[in-house]
Amino acid sequence: MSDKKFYITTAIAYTSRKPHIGNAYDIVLADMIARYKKMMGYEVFLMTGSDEHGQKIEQYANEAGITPKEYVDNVSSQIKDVWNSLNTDYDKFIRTTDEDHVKTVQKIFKKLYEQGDIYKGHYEGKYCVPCESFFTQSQLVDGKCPDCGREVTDAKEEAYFLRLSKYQDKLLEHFEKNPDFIKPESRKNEMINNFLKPGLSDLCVSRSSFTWGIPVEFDDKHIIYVWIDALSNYITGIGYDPDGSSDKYNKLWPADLHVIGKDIVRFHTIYWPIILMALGEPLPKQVLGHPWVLVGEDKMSKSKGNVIYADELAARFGVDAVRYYLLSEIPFTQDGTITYESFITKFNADLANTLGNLVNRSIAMTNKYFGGKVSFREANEECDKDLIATAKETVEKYHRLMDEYHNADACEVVMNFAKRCNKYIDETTPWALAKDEDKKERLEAVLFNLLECIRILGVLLTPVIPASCESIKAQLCNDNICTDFGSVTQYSVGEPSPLFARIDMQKALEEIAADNAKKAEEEKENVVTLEQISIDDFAKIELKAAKITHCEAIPKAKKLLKLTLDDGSATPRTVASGIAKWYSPEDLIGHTVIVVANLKPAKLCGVESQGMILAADCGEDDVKVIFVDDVPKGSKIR
RNA sequence: CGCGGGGUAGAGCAGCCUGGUAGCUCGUCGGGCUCAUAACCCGGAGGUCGUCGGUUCAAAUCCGGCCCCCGCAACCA
Repeated sequence: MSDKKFYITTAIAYTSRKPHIGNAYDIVLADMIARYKKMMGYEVFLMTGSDEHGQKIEQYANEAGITPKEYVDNVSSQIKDVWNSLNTDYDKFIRTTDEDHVKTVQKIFKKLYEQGDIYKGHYEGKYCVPCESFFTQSQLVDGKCPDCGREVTDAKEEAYFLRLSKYQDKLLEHFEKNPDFIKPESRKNEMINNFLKPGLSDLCVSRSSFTWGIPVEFDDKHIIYVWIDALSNYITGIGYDPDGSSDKYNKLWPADLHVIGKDIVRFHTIYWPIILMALGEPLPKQVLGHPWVLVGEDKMSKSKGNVIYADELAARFGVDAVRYYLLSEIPFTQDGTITYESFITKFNADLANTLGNLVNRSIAMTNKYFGGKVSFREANEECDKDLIATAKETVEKYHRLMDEYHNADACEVVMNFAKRCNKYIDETTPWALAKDEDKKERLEAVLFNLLECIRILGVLLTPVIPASCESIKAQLCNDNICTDFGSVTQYSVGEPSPLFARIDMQKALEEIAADNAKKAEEEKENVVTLEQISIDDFAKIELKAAKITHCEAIPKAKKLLKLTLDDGSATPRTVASGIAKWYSPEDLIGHTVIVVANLKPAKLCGVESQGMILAADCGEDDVKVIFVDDVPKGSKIR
């Protein structure tokens, strides 16, 4: 058994903010697989962690007025709290700010540089000054900036590059020789067709425009950009060292499975393997790119106000409710959705009604009719045979599906078995048997069969809902984990206790709505207090009435309209405004609006916006521009 | 033509690769049962499979055009 090792990792979570339930899907899925593999006799090592460098974090920390390290310490511990609230049993939590990780990454970078896989070059291209962006020759439109259409200039920026092109053929060969390298298969085709076949260009692996990252040891103007830093965690976390790795590393590497979201498949199946090839290390055996968890139709985002947090859900409904939802409801290749309604529906139908009630009624009857003690009895009626056959089939299907990580289908198969058990109770009517002393043996056989099936259900569901399965074991007073029907021959069960209390949908939704309202209220109050400003501060804002003379959509932008304003001065003023969803150009021309006149200009989708017009948020998804048509253009507003 | 995913009963999905009776869950309606968490079991109603055309004896399924929705990328100043 001991040589059957299984090293599994999740993507490391980015420490820009507290992870929502979609981010947590990664760890729950990986934890389930890890528990399953353990059950199958593997020695499992599960690693997760947090990705803590980057410009965005530097920026957020600045805004919060703390150091980047303080910022990531805080978010990283939030991530751990969420992971722990989901009963995830990981073996190591790596942080990319860990000292040993930092050191090893520097060594890796140096090694690759010294052997020529990383070279110092120039980020050469055409540069558009107003857009602050580099473009390649092929990206240009008529030789001009594809965003704003202005002239571009030649520009150079010093940077380090990884020679991807050198390993391209080798990687393609690896894909062909290992058809299971990427799962699901559709993602593999995407990688080959979109990236490998057209040819890889070398990857820029350093930055000099910000500082929150691991410094290049031999060139302190540069920091190591995300790729080599974050991806290397999978080996630095288990003791890889270019100068000689630990025993642990030698035992665990290559990883058996990287569990990641579909959005980062490219990095894990192209950049990461090439880094490993360059290091002369074997490649991970498999990469699983799972879909996303959406709220209704949308991606979760704070600005949409539709974020659901896993730990809050777990606190309200229980850990296993959350785990079960994620693992049974999210499809294998397609994005899944979560709403409170669907969550509660699934919970009540599967966990409370089908499974929980089955366990409860079976154990209650065993106590009621036999004082909790029943032994195996021969049972050969049609329904007995069918029940036992279903048990066997379920176990087989379950393994086939779980081995392929089709956990949602596996859950369905197991629940169907639980339904079969409920049906068996109806078919055998134990309460009727109990009334006839002659049928005592038949009754015992029926209850024994039920308990044995429940035991198997508990074993099968352990990777998915571990805590509840512990409870099943405790109620059965039996912890045998063999999935063969009949491997236990007698039971002496304990008192029944409900596994999952039914949720009153309406009540729960009202509570959630009330809580959310309260939270929103608190945030509002916070904002109000925070934003108290003096009259002098207000005086810094120059507001003017301006008449809209022209207005057009910006073709490249979905949300933006380009407005030309006459604010009474000689020069027309151009403003881009994100109101295309609610207004068309005709609705606006001729109206007078209020413009923030001294706002620093910015380019949006290539348009320079010189100010901002005032509009009101009138609800979830409704915005109204404030018209002041009676006010003469150019009037000062205060 | 930037890339990708999708449009199948009131809702959410499977089926499409390998054409041939359209399936599952929730909801709904009717019935049964009373051991159990108002739960469990049985039955019914409800779909011209986005649209137009093509291939075929036969199309949800294969091919082409079109419409719509959703993500990613650029963007709510």
